[in-house]
Amino acid sequence: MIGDAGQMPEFTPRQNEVLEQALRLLVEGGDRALTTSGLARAANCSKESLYKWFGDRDGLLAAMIAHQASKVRTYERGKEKLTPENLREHLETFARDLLEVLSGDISLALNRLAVGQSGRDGSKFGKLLLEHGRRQIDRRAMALIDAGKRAGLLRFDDADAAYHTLYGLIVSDLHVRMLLGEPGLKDNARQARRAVNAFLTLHGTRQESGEAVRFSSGR
Amino acid sequence: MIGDAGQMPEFTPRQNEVLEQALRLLVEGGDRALTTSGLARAANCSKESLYKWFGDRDGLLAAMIAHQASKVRTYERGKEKLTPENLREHLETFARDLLEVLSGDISLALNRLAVGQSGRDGSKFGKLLLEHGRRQIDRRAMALIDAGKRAGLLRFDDADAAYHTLYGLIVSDLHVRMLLGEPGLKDNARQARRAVNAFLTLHGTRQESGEAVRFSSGR
DNA sequence: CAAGAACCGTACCGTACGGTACCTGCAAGG
DNA sequence: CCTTGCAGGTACCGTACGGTACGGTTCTTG
Repeated sequence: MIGDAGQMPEFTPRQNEVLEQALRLLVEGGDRALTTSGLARAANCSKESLYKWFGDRDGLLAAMIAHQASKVRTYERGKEKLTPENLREHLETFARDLLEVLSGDISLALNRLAVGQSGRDGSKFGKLLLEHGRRQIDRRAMALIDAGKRAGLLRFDDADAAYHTLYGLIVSDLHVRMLLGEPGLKDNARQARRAVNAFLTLHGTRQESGEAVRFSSGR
Repeated sequence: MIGDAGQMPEFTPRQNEVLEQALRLLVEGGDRALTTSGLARAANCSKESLYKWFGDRDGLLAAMIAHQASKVRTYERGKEKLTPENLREHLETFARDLLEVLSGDISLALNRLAVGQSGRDGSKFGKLLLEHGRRQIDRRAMALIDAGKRAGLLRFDDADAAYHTLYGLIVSDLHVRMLLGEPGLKDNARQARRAVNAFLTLHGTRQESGEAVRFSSGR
């Protein structure tokens, strides 16, 4: 999930080091703690270098988003044949990964930052964040449910709508609650199983897919 | 949905007027636009009065949340007998109301404010917002699906889990996207129908409930 | 009418931010 | 050796905020 992203033409190693410190400050203290002076002090660089490298504070924030996105990679899915069992497996893995990404410290901090700015900057950072942070995971999920349909294991008319159903079943209001400061789930895997069971009940082609959907589960 | 909330022991009419202006400033310009000087100017009051009434800026924000919550009321559900048809009707009405509330200007602005603060204040406003803003609508939904279960129209073990499933089907990632600055849905009613169809497929006791669930729908 | 409270408008203070300018150290290259 | 460019350190500037103080005005109350 996290690893080297191959080429990083965006920034020099020194700049990446500074961006890492910036993310640390943001995670620890919110956007008020991410000041140019504070970052210069924490990263042992000068404010002048910050402005030379990133232009202004907005440029710094955009660079932080790009830097973080460059660290997150999704598996390139193997081309194995899809069986009902490993479709379910892949869906559950996706669900667990999604929950883990959304509840990560840096993800939450960047989302809080973008949400806070979106009220006044015309949602510039919101777009950036959705673009960089979600495109990968969206495409992975779309490819998966598309393959499920081609293999005759899933049934739906609109892949986009089906994906959003899956997303809603997995996340519900958890993301917003975490953004508001609530702790995450104590068992992501359980939630992943519940969501996939429900999804297969709605869009699977085998009746017994959802046999366990009515088992109870605390949040 | 919106109406007089009976007694409002919290604040005087003059203070409510000021809070209304504060909400307007917040909606129009985000939290940076909500300054004590700006509010005093916009509301034709003095900064000294603001501090006398609300203590400090945090007290003002808390008062704004309480003020807004006092304006939102949910219907007290009538005690009519539940049929499959009007259960579906009530669920769809709930879904439409939920989408409408979440996409409201003031709701979004307050949520953005609370999210922005939650990084550094220990989620004080997040808790306040969830408490004041969601308790009403949560209880309404829980009462509804509970009645559905008692009437033999719904089946589930854990009402809380079922409610979160319903919530996820209705909202998906829409709330976060709107917080990030994306526009809302162009047709809330369509999304409400889709979500309720899916919910009844999962938890309804009649097979034909979900017959239309696979109809496509753009986002 | 007089006394007092409540409130408005404004001036003011300390602070902290974003952003700029200047100086120093240092390593590369002739 | 000297020069050139890059980056760190620091002082500085203008601005805007939260919060306080004070004089003047209106409204209530006895």
